[in-house]
Amino acid sequence: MLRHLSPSHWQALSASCREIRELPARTIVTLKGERVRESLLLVGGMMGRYVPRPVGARAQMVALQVLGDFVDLHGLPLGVLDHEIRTVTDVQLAVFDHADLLDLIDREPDLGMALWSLTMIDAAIHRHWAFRMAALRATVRLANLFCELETRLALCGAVTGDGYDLPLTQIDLADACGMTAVHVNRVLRDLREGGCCTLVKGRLRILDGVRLHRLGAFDPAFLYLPD
Amino acid sequence: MLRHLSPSHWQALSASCREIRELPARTIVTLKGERVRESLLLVGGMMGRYVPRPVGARAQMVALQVLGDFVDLHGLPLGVLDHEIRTVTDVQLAVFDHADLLDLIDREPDLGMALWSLTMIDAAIHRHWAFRMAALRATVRLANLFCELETRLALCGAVTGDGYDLPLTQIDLADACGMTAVHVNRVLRDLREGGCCTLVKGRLRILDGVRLHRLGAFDPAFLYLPD
DNA sequence: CGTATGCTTGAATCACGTCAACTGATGTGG
DNA sequence: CCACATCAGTTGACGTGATTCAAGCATACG
Repeated sequence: MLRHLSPSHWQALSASCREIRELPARTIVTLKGERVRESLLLVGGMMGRYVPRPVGARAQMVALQVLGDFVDLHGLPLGVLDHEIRTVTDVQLAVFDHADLLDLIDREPDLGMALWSLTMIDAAIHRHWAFRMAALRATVRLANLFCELETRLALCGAVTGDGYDLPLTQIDLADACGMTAVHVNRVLRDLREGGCCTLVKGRLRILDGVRLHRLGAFDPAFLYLPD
Repeated sequence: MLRHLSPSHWQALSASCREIRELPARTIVTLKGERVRESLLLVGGMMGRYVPRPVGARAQMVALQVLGDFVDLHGLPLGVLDHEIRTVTDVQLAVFDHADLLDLIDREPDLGMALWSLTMIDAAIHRHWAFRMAALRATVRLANLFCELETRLALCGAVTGDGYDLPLTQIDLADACGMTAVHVNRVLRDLREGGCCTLVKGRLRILDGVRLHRLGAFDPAFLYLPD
């Protein structure tokens, strides 16, 4: 979502980046209830926010973070997180100390408002996830997720040629959509045989974008696209 | 969520309230895509945020606002809303002009952070709704919603005696939980016959709070309760 | 090699939606 | 006052979308 920051804000921000950190896939970055003192900007790979569940059950994914997302900026005003943050793939993260960010906001209130806006777009995406889970059936739900990711990834130029890289397993997709991996598999087959899209070796190929958007009942208004 | 503001912040804020507005039930307050120039603090009644759906289908409720909620504070940094806001019951609203709020934040950056925090708690509630829709089955889902509302309403003293006022129809509950009104009816019967709670004439009576919380798999961490 | 992981498919089961009918409460106009 | 419409709630019968359980395959890896 970096496109939502002005160049000058972006410059001020990047100057206070403390380090670039690399983490492998399937790593827990922040635990539920943990005190957070830094915020992470995702510059490579994918991460997820998860609500833990009773032992034996997999956690429920409630957000998927992609290139350009400020992953746990929510922890800046709150100081504590109510959910887990994990890497899904290998990731590269730009690390910002909360103390530095607060300094920056103090000196440039405009930047503070811009960062607040970023978190409000996150909130809009959360609402969309609630909508998707509640109102859409499996096939529409998955198609809708693919449309959302296409739009968000296009913002940072990560949609190329016939689709985009989506290095998620069918289990990840099931976690993201509140369904079983078996059913994800069947829905993917339907989408493939229906000529909408294919997901092979971590790449989503969009065969018919118009049909995919129509099938997924997708309206990108909630992403507050610039321009 | 007024309990999350300090007394001094609360005092500064209430001084800039422009008016108290009353609206009848089932009124659309803000349309999707509409420019917003004021924010509304709910001081009586209930409202909802809705994602519109194709003609013929009812809109999907994605948030329920109760006494003490700053209903569309999200519109302050963004300027536009991506969803509809409607009253569910008759409501009383304290109205704040965005211009006044921005002034206030300018003079008291701390208050700005406090307001940001309020919206971040909203975001946490959104995540919880996504979790509830995706991970919980009908009975657990409804029980969980009742627990959430109990906790939120208790924050402003609206839980009295054996329960709280919940002036929602079964259709409203269906919209809030992503299920049909018929199924809500059956689940309510199960909860009643199971000795958990009853919903009669707009009042939720909690017969066995412990059982309700256990059945609803409820963990209030996401509400960032004070103290 | 053997083992783990992800993908794929079939058959049985279950949760929930759909359709339909009926009730009781409330309201409205003749 | 009654006839009628409307709306929320209730219940039964039936259909279907999704889960569960199970088995089989392919690929990667130590």
